Parts: sequence; C-alpha cells; structure tokens
Amino acid sequence: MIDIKLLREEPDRIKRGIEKKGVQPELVDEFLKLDREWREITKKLDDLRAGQKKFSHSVHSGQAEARNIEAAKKNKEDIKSEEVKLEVIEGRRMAVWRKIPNLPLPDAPIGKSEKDNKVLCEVGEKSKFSFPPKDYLTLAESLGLIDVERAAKVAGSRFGYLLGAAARLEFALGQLVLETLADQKILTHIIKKNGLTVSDTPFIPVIPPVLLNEKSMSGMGYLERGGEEVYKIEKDDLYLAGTSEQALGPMHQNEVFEEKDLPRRYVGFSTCFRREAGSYGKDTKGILRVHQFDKFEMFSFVKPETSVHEHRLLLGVQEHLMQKLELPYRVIEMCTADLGDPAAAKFDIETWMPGQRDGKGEYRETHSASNTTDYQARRLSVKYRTGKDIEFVHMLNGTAFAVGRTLITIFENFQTKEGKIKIPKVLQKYVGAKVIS
RNA sequence: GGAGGCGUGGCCGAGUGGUUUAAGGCAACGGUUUGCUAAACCGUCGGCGUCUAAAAAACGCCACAGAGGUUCGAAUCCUCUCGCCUCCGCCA
Repeated sequence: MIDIKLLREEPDRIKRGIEKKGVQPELVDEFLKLDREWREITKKLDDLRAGQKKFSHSVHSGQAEARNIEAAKKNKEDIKSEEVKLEVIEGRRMAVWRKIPNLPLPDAPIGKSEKDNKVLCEVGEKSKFSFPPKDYLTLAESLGLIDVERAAKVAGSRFGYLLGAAARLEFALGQLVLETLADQKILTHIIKKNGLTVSDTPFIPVIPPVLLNEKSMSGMGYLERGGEEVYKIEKDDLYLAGTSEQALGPMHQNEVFEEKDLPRRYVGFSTCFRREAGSYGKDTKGILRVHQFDKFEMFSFVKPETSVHEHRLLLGVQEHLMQKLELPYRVIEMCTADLGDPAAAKFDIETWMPGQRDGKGEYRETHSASNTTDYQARRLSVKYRTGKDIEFVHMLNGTAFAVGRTLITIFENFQTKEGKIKIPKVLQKYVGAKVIS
C-alpha cells in the first residue's frame, strides 16, 4: 500500500508515478473521493459515540433520568446505521487503496514495455564451442539427468524428475549459497566491491512453509493481480507458495523490530508452485517453465534509508554466485512498465543459454531482485522502532538460485563435444565428481 | 480426530459489567544529574479522526486473538471462528 499521507497531500505525484507503470491515474481520484466520504462518516460516528459514552458515565454517577435511557437507545441505533455505512465505504476505499501500485524509484528507467528494459552490463564471455552446442534437455536426457516423460505420466505436463548428478547438483548449489551467505568476509568483499554502505550481517538460512493462508498471500500483493498464477487448496483455504518470498515476508507481519536488529536477512529454500496459466504455448518442453521447482531466495528487512544499497547488495550476491559458477550473464534494470505492483525497482539477471534457439543461444531470466520499499511492509504491518517513532521497514527479495534454470545454464555452458557435462569448479567438491558422463 | 486449558501493548503482567479514561514492571528513546559508565529522577513510547499551510499541543474515537450478540455501559457476559498449549488417538 501507498502511504496515505502522500496520497492525500501529493496526489499528482502519485498519479505521475503510477502512470509510469501503466496504471490508470484516475485510481487516485477514485481513492480520494472514497477517502473524503470515509472521513466524513468517521467524524459523525465518533461524535455519536462520544455522546453515548458521556451518557453512560452519567448513568453510573446517578445523574441520568429514566426517559434519557430511551434517548440513548435511539442513539445506539443511529450509531449502528452509521457503522454499516462506514463498513461499506471502508471496504471500497481499502480495495481501491490496495490496487494502487508502489511508486517506481526516481532512478528506474521509464518505459512502456519490457523492450524498454535497460541492459546494465554483460559479464563473462559467451561460451564458444568447436561443435554445435546441444540444448540442455537433449544432453540431460541422454545422460539420465532429467525425465519429463515419466513425470508427465505421474503428474502431467510441466513437471520433471531430476535424477542422479542433477539431484546432487541441486544440493551442491544449496551448499554454495548457504556457505556464501553465512560468510561475512565474502559479504564484506561484495559490499566493498560495489561501493555500498550496508552492514555485513549474514543471512539466516530458513526453510519456510510452502502452504500459506490468504492473509499472507494478499499481504505480499500476489492476489490483486496475478492471482491466476497461484495454486489454491480450496478444502483448507490455503495457497501453495509460488516463491519463498511469499512465506518470508509475512513471517514478521504485525511485528516491530528493534533498530539494532536490522538489517534482518534470510536465505530461504523452498519448493515453488506455479500454475503457468497464461503461458500455454511458451517453453513447453523440458524444465525451463514448470509447475514445480526449487529455489533459494534472499529476503531482507531493512531501514528505509538503506534499501537502495541493500538492493545493490542482493544483486552483488547474485553476480558473485554467477561468477563463482563461471556462467556468462547480463544484468537488466527493469523499466517502470515491467516492475509489477509491489516493486519500486527491480533487476533481473539473464544467463546465457548457448543451446537455445537451435544452438544460436539466448539470454534467459534466471534471477530477479526487487526493492518493494515500504509497500509490502505497510500491508503486512512490519515496522521498526527508530527510537522515538515507529516506522515501516523496507522489504527486498532476490533469487540466490532458481535450481532448475541454473541447472539448464550449467548443462548448456559446460557441455563437451562428447555430450558430457563438466561440473563447475566450485561445485565439484560437493558433487564428488568433475564430469557428468 | 477426541477432551481440557489459554489468548491483554515491543516484551512480561494486573484486571471477572461502571474512577481502567488498559494499572504496574521491563526494554527502547529523549532529558536532568554525573570525571566516564552505571544508578537515580523526569518525560516519551498502538491506530485513526477533528483542528493546522504543515507540525506540535489539545480534543474525540477505535484497539485486550478475530467476527457477531446482550447492555445506557463489555478486556470482563453469550455465540461462532482462528491460533497456541497439555493429554489421548493417528502418524514421517
């Protein structure tokens, strides 16, 4: 949610902001109208209640007369009818309020579609091969690493089995992430390298629930738009997590951090479930786009003034991990149109997949990092004590590894002429092998 | 799944229909005092509205897990829901 003070005092600024995201600015006027009505009724109701209270005190002190009780009863009915009115307006006001997306940060490139996203840098040489590189699925199937056909038999399309070294690699990636994010030396290095001024507080590993209630899901802003993407278990009124972010954010809902406890950083591991409702024709083969995959996800609760640097830290960690794996990638800064409701700024990492497009290769998204500023925090009421005051924290999230897609990039970039796959150096000790053959 | 118990502010904790208008304590923050620290003392310390250019102050309303209900008046009584704890059953 957007700060109501800003909405009331600087509606034009909000309008300009949400317009950049491609959202109708009239939403703000609609809200302000409802807000005025809401305030009017609130005032009326407060006055009625004050009268009732005063009267009941006079009963207690013995000053009331019998006939006045009748008047009080009447007053009570007035209160009730105002309460009903208020409830209606409040519901509408809240619904509109929640629909207003977060404002983009001033630095976010303005754009109309994903075409306007900005490539910030390309890192690492695109892999060169003396032979036509295969796509990951061909490689993986011939090596017995991925089985989508049997998965289709068991669960349907867009599922897969990870087998043998592929399964081992998943745990290897996990080890790499956990060791990296627990290591203050590495964090300090990343902070220095990127010229940041955030603390080197390690990330706390966490395995969150993957079934979430409605409050958590909507608090993170995943139901207003894009609700189609989410699996729901009707019988128990629970949702399947699409990313551990959805479980990590609400973890601290209705809580107040002490200032000294910030930043609070987590690295979550969870299975992610997505309906892929709108993507019928897209990426139908293999495991690039599936209903279920595992992901390591960074999540930070920080003081507002540090969130821009925290965002850079998350990106820095992502780049560090990719460089450790020696994978070629590029960093994209998302333009305003491509931010989504909760994000004020967002970076994606796209990794080079040389086997795609019949061996011509292409960059595909493997990571994403968003700064949602106080938008989710306000919805979930996650605050911190500044000393004198209580303020909303800023919340950020970023992929450490989406396992399936990372495996794809490893398979394609590290393939050999013989159709084997070399294991990235940093992972060899965890897998206990240098090559998959 | 069955039986019972519990749910009060950042935390602890009092309160079983009307000076509770949520006591008291801890933590935090500001100040006074002070070689420094500590202690002591004073103040601040949930949300919203009215007023205001804005803030402060003042005033009012709301908030005792949530939603309803009874009453002139509810943290307190009633109903339902949720969560947690204990015991039994089942179970990786």
